[in-house]
Amino acid sequence: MPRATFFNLPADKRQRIIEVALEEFAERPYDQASISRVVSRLGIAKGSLYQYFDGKRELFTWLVEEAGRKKLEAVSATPPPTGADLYARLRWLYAQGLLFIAASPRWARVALRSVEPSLDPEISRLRASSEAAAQAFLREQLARGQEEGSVRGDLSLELVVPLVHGLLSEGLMRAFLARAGVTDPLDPAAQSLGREDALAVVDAALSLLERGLRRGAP
Amino acid sequence: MPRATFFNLPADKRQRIIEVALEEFAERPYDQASISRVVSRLGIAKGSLYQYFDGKRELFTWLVEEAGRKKLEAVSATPPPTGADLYARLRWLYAQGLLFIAASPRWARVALRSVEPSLDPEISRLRASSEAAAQAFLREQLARGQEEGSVRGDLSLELVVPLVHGLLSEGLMRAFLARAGVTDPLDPAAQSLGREDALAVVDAALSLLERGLRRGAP
DNA sequence: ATAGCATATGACTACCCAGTCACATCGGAG
DNA sequence: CTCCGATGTGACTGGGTAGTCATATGCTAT
Repeated sequence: MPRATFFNLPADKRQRIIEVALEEFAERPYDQASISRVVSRLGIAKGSLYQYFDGKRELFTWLVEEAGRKKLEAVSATPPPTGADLYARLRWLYAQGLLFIAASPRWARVALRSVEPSLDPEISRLRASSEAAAQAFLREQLARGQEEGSVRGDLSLELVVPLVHGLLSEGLMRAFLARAGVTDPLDPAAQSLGREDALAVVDAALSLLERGLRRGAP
Repeated sequence: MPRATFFNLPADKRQRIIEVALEEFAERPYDQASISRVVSRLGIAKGSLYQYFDGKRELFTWLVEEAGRKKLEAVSATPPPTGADLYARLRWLYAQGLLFIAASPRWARVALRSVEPSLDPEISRLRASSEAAAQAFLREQLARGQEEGSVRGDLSLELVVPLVHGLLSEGLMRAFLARAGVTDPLDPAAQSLGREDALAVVDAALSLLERGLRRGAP
């Protein structure tokens, strides 16, 4: 979505623009992020930024797409477990997700911004489609699980999908960050979070999901 | 938190001010809610509103407190089940919560606004304390459950509390609203949600929580 | 009737924002 | 050396915001 001009820029300048814009859109929700602040931090004229991107929306959506690409790349770095059941697959997947947050908190934060509400109608559409995609993915996984027999059939997916989504998105994130005594991935204290934290949290979450809160072992 | 002047107002005028302010703060997050819009919708001068409330913060925090009172009142209307175990207690509690959302979506929305982030430091403190209170409450419930033997002891509450919070806050809400094909409690289509929906969703959530996703019956 | 207090007003200050555009500068091709 | 397209600029437009305050009006008690 950037204009051609943006890609003609010297790599270091382009990189700096990305970094500053990323920081702005990571720290504030779309409606409160400010192009004026970005250009003033960069020390360039506002008109220049408008040569690189058609507007605030384009800059944001490009950052979100870029964040998605980086996340996909990071998650694909480790190969998924083959032949494993639903719970093992989800364990692997969400562990990768948490590690991405720990490794690239600003990119992860921007990716999360894409499911936040906004007053801008176009951004709202982006939000709706991101949210729908996430739930559709989870639904597919759980449907596969039902076929495998690893997911009980007495609860409709219409109900289960959003519930599990709450557990594995907001819940998992909160549990992960709580390990560092923090509620925001951008908090400097969150840097102390590592692989062990991610695995501990994901193990607990999936054990809870699979077996429930009453009994550990079946 | 309102000034004395506010309570001296004729009841109908006061009521109308509450309604319009409620609508504004229900529809938009704190930072984007606008005092200017409130007064213009009310058709009164901005100075007048500042005679009733010291500022935007005071108006918002008062609405949040008021929402809390109304929610408590609504929840207390039905007596809690006595002698029931953790899951039955939570089932009752969260069903009441969903019914409050269905009955008073704007008040419920404002209550939820209190756990949204804001750039205003004072509002951020309110957010932190609301969030902490919610988790502390859940922690107490789960600790009681562990004593009763209805909650497995192999998972630390530090991990379980935020996970369950994700399931029973965001997850439950999403599942409830999804029944009306909606993602926002203020959406007019959400008015079709009733007691049966609340009970169905809460039953699914608590069954999932208690027994897990793999098997229904123990 | 008048004094004095409570209430109502809206123009005003001092900020912030996205986006535009006429103009300036640069750098390479001819 | 000159031209021209690409790049850079920042003042400007038109909009929004929270909060203030001198002034005006209503209302009540003497």
